[in-house]
Amino acid sequence: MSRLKDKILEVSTDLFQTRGINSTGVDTIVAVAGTTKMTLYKYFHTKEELILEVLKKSQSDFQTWLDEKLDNSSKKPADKIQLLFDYIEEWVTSPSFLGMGFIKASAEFPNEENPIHKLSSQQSREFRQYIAKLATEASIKDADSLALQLSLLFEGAVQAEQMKRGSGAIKYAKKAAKILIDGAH
Amino acid sequence: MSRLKDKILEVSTDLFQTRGINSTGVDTIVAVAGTTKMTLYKYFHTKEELILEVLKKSQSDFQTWLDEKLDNSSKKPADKIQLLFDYIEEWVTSPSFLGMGFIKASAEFPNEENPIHKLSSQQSREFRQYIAKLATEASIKDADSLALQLSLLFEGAVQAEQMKRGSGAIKYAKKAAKILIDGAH
DNA sequence: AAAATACTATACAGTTTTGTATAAAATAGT
DNA sequence: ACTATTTTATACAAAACTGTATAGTATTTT
Repeated sequence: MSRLKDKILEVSTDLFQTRGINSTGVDTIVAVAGTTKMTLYKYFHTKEELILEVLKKSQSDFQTWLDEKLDNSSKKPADKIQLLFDYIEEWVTSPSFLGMGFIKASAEFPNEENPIHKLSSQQSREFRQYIAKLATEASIKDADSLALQLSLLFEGAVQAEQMKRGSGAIKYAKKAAKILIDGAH
Repeated sequence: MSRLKDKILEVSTDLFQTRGINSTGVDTIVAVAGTTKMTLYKYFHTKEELILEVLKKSQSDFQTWLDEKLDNSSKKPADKIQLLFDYIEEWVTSPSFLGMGFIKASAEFPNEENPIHKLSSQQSREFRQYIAKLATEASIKDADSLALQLSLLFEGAVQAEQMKRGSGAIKYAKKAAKILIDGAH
């Protein structure tokens, strides 16, 4: 993969999060990335394609990071579901946290037929299934139900943190999650 | 207040929710409202001012509706906090539900210095305080803590419903809310 | 060294954006 | 009926937007 393609993806991710997707023009992206529109359109045929790739990479990076964290902390399935919100807190409170891609994207492209909205919706569903897998492996009886409840806390906390950085909302999500997990065993 | 001003507000609310705020031009708004830009700019000096008024009216309408529902159902404070999510479910599952204004607006205007973002953030905080008031009146000990947890479930469920209509997420939010409320007494 | 590829620089087409100027028409108040 | 206000119709300015055409410069690859 090209160095410039990566740079464009990296810069776009940052600008989309800090200024909004529709409010960020390709001229701004190439200026910050230190390249030209010709190069951008060589790697991404349209702006929509760029947005989709940004979303895919953001989610992939997050999932990889989280998976590795959980694997390195404990191999016992019962521990992982408990540790989940600890690492989400670490992620959300990190200075580099700018928001969750698919949450913002789905708000900017509210039409359910829009490819960007579709991808966002799919990513949200996949993350919920990831939590459900953790819950299932932890031998929780109604794993899908708990996973959905935890995903609501997660998205709510991310939303709160996007609105007001340092809100501390994730601390309350953690407390609520603990109650729900303990009650589900 | 003018008939056309109301019509512009009404049409804008709908278009902002269904197409996005930045993706909706004033030309589209006046065309759907059946008027002209001159009239729009007579009542709203800038598009930003229009957006702010749309947000204020949306939130005010929601709060008024919810408050009346709670007042008509029970006068006992202990009941109200329990009924809260029942009415939120009614609101979210109504065919006319298109989303929560301040959640989408804060995503489209991520900069915390932006007036639209500031108003969204304020509305989110005020709704949380409204829940906290209900919890306090219901004699719940750590009312603020519970209110924040419930607000995360609320915003998470709305977010889920915005992504996929008919997701049923609010049912799970209700279940989780019941557990948290029962545990907080 | 020659050829192929990657990248830049610049200009521009075509559309869309917010906001305004100007003049005519409709409506309401007295 | 006359006046004042509201609303429309239309045109336009100025900027920003996505995407492309063209021509030249670097950089790799063979």
